[in-house]
Amino acid sequence: MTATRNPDRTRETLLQAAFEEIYRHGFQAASLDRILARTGVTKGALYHHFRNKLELGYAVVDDLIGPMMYEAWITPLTSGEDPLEAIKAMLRGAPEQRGEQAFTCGCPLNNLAQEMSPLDEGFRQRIQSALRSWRQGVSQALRRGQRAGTVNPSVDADRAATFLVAAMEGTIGLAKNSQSESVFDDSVYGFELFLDSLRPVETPVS
Amino acid sequence: MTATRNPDRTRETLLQAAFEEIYRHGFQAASLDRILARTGVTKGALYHHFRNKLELGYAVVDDLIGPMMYEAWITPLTSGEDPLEAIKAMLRGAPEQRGEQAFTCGCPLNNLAQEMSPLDEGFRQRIQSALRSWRQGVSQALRRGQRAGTVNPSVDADRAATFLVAAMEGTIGLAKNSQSESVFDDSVYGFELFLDSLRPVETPVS
DNA sequence: TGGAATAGACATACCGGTTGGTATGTTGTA
DNA sequence: TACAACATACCAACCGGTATGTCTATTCCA
Repeated sequence: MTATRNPDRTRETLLQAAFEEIYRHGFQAASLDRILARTGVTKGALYHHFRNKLELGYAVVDDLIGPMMYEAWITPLTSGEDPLEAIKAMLRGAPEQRGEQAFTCGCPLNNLAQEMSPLDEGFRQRIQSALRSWRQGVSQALRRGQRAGTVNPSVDADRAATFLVAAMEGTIGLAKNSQSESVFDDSVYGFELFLDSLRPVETPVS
Repeated sequence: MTATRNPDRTRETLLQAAFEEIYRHGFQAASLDRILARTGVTKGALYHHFRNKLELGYAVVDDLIGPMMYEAWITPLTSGEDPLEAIKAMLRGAPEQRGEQAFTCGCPLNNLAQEMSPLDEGFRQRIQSALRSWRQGVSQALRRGQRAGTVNPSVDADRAATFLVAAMEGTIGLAKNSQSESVFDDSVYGFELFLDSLRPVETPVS
């Protein structure tokens, strides 16, 4: 019936458990023994699939966090003519879509970025490429908005996208510390002010 | 000449070394043995001044990081009639004033916030009160600007201040990952766009 | 004013527990 | 039968923390 050995499933199980362990404790404080205890996988199996703890961490970024973030924050912006409204919708929907975890544990990618970027070049580059994709996705959406007339054409899309990503991570990080939705909502107020300021100026057409 | 025993100086030495260790490795990965090795202080002395590692960490926030942040980001906003310009000046001056460390290691307060807020209530509350002071300082500066006519009076100062702090931390965090000033500058571009959008609307006076 | 008592300020040695990692043996499967 | 996929047992290094002893500056009293 079910195969007694299923390497793909074992690997997936390890990755998922490693993700949650890292998400809660950070990478350095993540314990391999805890991961093994929760999954029932043995240490021999873990070290069969991953060379060491670092490679396990890399795989979590490449195979889980990266795609997860892409789907949540980039895909929704790949179509539509009003990226500003789309971003607003994402902000308002974030608290509901993601669990309460988002307020207490923050953004998995940003957590790793803040912890590991200065310490390990491998982590830094992987996270950097994920963040670059994000910024590019936002930038392209802004340019599409400019072509559609929903975004002020004088705005530098690349730089504005960089600020938007920074403000996003900052907002989530601030809410994570306060552990309440109210700080998140307060920050979103300013966020929407900024988004509105990117609209085209309403010039009376001659 | 120099007193053979100087408890205040010993404590200060420990705090400073602990700050740097925590700044580089995070709190959980900070090693007491490394702190002792770099200072020449012995473990007996450390545990004479601090009950345990956690209390040492708390003291670093209370005695070092808190005041440090207050002086750098709140004091400059306590006077003057144009807070928006003052914030711009702080952003432009940050890269020079602080060393290259700011790009590689980020903001000490935010680092601790992201790592420890979900894990330890003592850290969380200390960091939260520091961030609250920051937001309040920005908010008061904005209100002063509104009274002076340099800030749009229809802006909700509290909420805008929250967003400004979030955007600040987000910008520093993003630059920390990229380890380059260009990403910082790009984000500051959007930051200044937002600050300008808080100006009073130029209505033709009747 | 001197000298003993006291307590703060360290120093040294050690501890159990946990860490990531490895060596070696066994089992299932193509 | 050969090799991937595990399982078990073990290791040295490091972790935060403690027990105990020593030194020294101050206090207190004769």
